[in-house]
Amino acid sequence: MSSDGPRLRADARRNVEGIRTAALDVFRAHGLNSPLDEVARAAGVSKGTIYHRFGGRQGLIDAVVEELVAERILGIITAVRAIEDPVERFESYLRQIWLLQYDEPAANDVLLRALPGSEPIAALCEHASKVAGGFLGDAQATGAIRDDLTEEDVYLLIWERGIIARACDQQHRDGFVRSFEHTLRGLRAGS
Amino acid sequence: MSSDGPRLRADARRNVEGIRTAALDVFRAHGLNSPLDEVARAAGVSKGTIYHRFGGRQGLIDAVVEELVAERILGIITAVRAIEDPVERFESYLRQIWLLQYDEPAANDVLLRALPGSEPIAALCEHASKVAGGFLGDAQATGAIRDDLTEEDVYLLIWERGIIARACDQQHRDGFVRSFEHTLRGLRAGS
DNA sequence: AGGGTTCTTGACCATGACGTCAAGTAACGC
DNA sequence: GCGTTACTTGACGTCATGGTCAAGAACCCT
Repeated sequence: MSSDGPRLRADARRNVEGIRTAALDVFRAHGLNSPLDEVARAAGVSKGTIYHRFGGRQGLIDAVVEELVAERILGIITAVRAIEDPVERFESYLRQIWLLQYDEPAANDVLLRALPGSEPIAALCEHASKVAGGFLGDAQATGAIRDDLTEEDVYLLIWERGIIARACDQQHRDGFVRSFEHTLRGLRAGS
Repeated sequence: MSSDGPRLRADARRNVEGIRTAALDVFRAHGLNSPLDEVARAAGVSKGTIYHRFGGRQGLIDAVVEELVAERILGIITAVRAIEDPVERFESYLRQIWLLQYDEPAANDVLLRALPGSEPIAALCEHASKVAGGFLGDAQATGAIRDDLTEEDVYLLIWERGIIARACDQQHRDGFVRSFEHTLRGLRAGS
């Protein structure tokens, strides 16, 4: 997990770790678009060092995204898989993803695909979409979920919620939930 | 409609008109947060003149908001009032407002209450909310719309759609519609 | 310990926005 | 026409961001 070629000098290694940690904190709190100066300050280094070590925001994100987000998303998938009823499984998946988007701005940024050109992120999104598609199919097979719903619709719903979550700015959590429950009801067959 | 005290010099009057016109164009195209330089350029005037004549963005907005937005919103209210079926009236109101938000960034900004401290705008929003509340009540009385829905919920739905519309950036109109139809279905009773 | 190399720093440039004001320009009244 | 006054200009100051780089500091090896 930590073999990047030549071996760094002691201070450099220390800084890389410090920056990673700071980035985790800052990104978790304010999303992946936080000013890099803030990360630098939190790490007790200068901005230049981040550019030097990680090549800019994209590199920094790549370096922390796994720890920051992947496990949360994969955790949801795993947890939801255990639900037997396909409809409940599908709805639960959406609920959990939506809440994650609300609670973790960084996860939200990832799901919104707001980060062009990062391979691990793209892969993660791809996977999540496939999984969602599976859940959707199973749920539709029971007849309880509208069958004109597509995988793309599901992604759209997630995207929209993400945009909303981003604008909410840590308030109104119950309004957020209340409102996505309306949408969820609208996905059921026979309205 | 045009008696603001002392009477302006000819060039000033010309400029005020030009700026108003330019502001209508620019605001219509890019919303009420467009850079004032852009308005100035469109009016063939320098930025300073806008500040001089209108006192800044807020004043400029106040000067055009009526023509820009009020009539659209009031038009929708009037049109929708003519619908007899209360449920259809309520749903139609939401649809039209949502489309307006999508199509006119400026109207959206107004409905999002993104402009603090402008009296005419506040009044307009107030009025729209009251009207929406009325439509909601009538629709609920028929039993076809969930009765746990509040006027505040309706405002929330409008707010959320506005946020989404703002992020859409002139694409995906059908996705936008498709998705709000889901929400609309979720507002109906008995799901 | 000291020389050579790796790292870090923070001042610097750029962009794009808001808002101000002294100085220049144009209209008006006589 | 011409002086007076109203009006406009655009350069300037400010702030917040992204990003770079020469010069100085820290480290590591011998």
